Parts: sequence; C-alpha cells; structure tokens
Amino acid sequence: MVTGTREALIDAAAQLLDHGGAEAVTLREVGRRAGVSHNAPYKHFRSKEALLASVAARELREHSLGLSGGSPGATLRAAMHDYVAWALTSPARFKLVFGAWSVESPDLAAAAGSAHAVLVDLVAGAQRDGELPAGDAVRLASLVRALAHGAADLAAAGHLAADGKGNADPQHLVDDLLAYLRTVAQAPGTR
Amino acid sequence: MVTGTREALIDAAAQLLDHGGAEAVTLREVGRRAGVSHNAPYKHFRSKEALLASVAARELREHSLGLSGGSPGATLRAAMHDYVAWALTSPARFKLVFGAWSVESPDLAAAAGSAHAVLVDLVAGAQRDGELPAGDAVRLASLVRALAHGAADLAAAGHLAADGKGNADPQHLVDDLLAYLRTVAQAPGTR
DNA sequence: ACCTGAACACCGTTCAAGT
DNA sequence: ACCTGAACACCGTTCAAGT
Repeated sequence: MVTGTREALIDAAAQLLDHGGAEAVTLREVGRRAGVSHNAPYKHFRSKEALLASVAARELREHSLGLSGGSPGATLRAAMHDYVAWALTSPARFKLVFGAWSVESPDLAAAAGSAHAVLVDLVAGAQRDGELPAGDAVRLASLVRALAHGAADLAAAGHLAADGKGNADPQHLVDDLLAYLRTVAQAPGTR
Repeated sequence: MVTGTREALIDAAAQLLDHGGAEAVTLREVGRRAGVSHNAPYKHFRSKEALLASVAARELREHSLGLSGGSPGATLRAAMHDYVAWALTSPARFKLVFGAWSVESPDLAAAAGSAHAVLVDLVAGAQRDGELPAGDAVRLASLVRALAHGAADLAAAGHLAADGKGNADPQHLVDDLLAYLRTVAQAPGTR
C-alpha cells in the first residue's frame, strides 16, 4: 500500500496500453487492475484523457534520461535511434506521447520542452563539430526530428517496408539523413 | 436516389471525420446522415473498420491525381507540399489513411501501392536530373516521404512550432531537405 | 437484396451516499 | 479525503423479422 492508488492507476493504464493498444484502456479495466472501483479514477484525474496525459508525461520523462557521454553527433544519432526503437517497441505509448494532446497538461508540456531543448543542444554541438551544416539550430533539429518521427510512425504503421526487401528500414533512414547532412557540412562553400 | 446508399454512407463518414475527428464517426450518426437506420451500414460493410477503410481508399485515390507536368524534381517538391497540406487541412482523414490499418483492404493496399510507385518514379527522375543523389531510389523515396510525413504529423499534432517563431514550418522542412539533397548530388565525388 | 427495431454487452461520466 | 454502487446516455454488433 506504499505506492498510492494514483500511481497504481497510471501503471494499470500503461500496462493496458501495451497489451491491447489505446482502445483497451477503459477506466473500468484500469480500476479493476488497480483494485478499486470503476469510479475511483475520478478522484485522482478529471477525466480519462487527464489520466492518459499523466501516463504520457511519465513515459516522456522516463525516456529523457540516459544520454550517454559521447560526442554530440554520436549522441544525437543514438537519441534518434532510441526514438525510432521506442515507436516500434511501444507504439501505443509512442502515439500517446507524440500524438495530439486533448488535454492541457503543464506536466507533459514541461517534459516535452526539456526534451526539445536537449535535442537542440545536441544539434548545435554537432554543428560546432562540423558534422552538421551551419544554420538555425532549432530548424535543423526539427528537420532531424521530423525524419526520425516520420520513419518511426510509418514503420510502426507498417507503411515503410513496401517490398519487404528491407531497403527502407527506419534506422537506416536516420543514418542516411545524418550522413547526407555531414556531407553538406563538409562540402566546399559552406559557412 | 442515383447515388446509392453505400456511397452515401462513405460520404457521411468522411463528413463526420472532418467535423469532429475520428471519435465523431459513429455508425448511428453515419446512418442518420445517410437517411437509413443505425443498422443499415452492416448490409454494406462488415464492420465500422471496414467502412473506414473504404473512406481511406477513396481519399487516397482522390489525392493521387493531378500531378502537374513539370520536371520530376519540381513535381516531387509539389507532391510533398501537397502531402503536408493534406495533413494540416484534413488531419483526421490523413491519420486514417496513413495510420495503422486494422482491416485488410485490397482496395486500400492497391491505392497505396500505386502512390508509392509514382513517388519512386519521381525520385528516380530527379536523380537522373542530378537534383537528388544517386543510390537506391526506393530508399531515397522513403527518406523524402518519411521527412514529409514526420513534419506533417508533428505539425498537425502541434508539436513542431515549439517557440512560435515559425522557424520550423513543415513546408520549410521539406524544402530544406530537398535543398540539402541537391547539394549532396552536386558535390564533387558523387557518382 | 436491402432494411428495420429490439436487444446485448459494453463505454465514460455523474450523483448520492458511505467511511 | 477517498471510495462505492446505481444510474444515464451513449456505443458497436447481433438477431429475428419484414419487403
């Protein structure tokens, strides 16, 4: 009984998300797994959407740790690979975190803001190292992130490996983009 | 009464999708708008998911037309801009078409396959023109598509313009990628 | 061949109580 | 402060009929 039922509700929701996707998360089943009535969640969250926002915030916070201490370029590459692996391993959680948020959650917004700041820093560091072309770091970070997001989302939905020959693996696409960008950074005439 | 109720059901579903998103599409409201009972859809589709697959297939087919007759590179750029605009204008339809398909639909698979083939052809043409780097056209097409998809999906979810300064407009990201790729294609040492 | 109406087993949410 | 049980207004889907 040390955990508190609030945390137990979040646990149950995340568990259901992994098991049967978003549609498997019902407040009634969440309550059942947490050992309370189907109604108890309303004493901790304003709505089902608010509970899901808390799940998303915790998920995003947990994934924001553990950036190993290599070069900015290597760390950026690892982070984008993690991003893609996240979408493939836990597609329902991924969609919850990076889909549209139907509820205002300062918690979730703060976690997203700090993740964004880390990414921009990595990009700026890689630019300094000559591994990425110069220019607005926010814009370039958005480019890299959008590629990783698109590859991850398409792969998770089964829309990437069109011919099964594996020439469009999402991780390969991340590597391709970073390699192209390094080529641009080191081409003559860049400043 | 020339339209047939099957088409009327698809119309109604698409309309509801635009109005209130995916959760607004209920078979009961679809039937109401089509002038039939809440039960009539089952005489034309095996399930709600099958109806939605038909909506997606029609949507994808309609968007696959109208590729203007410019150069491959210009047409590719226009197609990716259309892709992004599609996600911003009709996010619910876009998610339906490019999200995970919960139902096997040969109709939908065929439309997706032909759209993919067109994209690969455009990329191959742009490679021949020296506007894109050489290499596997399928893989490069996946790269370009993944960037457009990620930028579109993030923008539609409100996760792109983090600071409101507009330096991460999804259309700009498409242009940035194509410009980088042209730089790579025209850099010395590429073959 | 196409449609209807009742019924079933679910939902999220609200409300009046209970401790 | 936290929880329960009944109730309400919905769902998707099935089934027995109707023409």
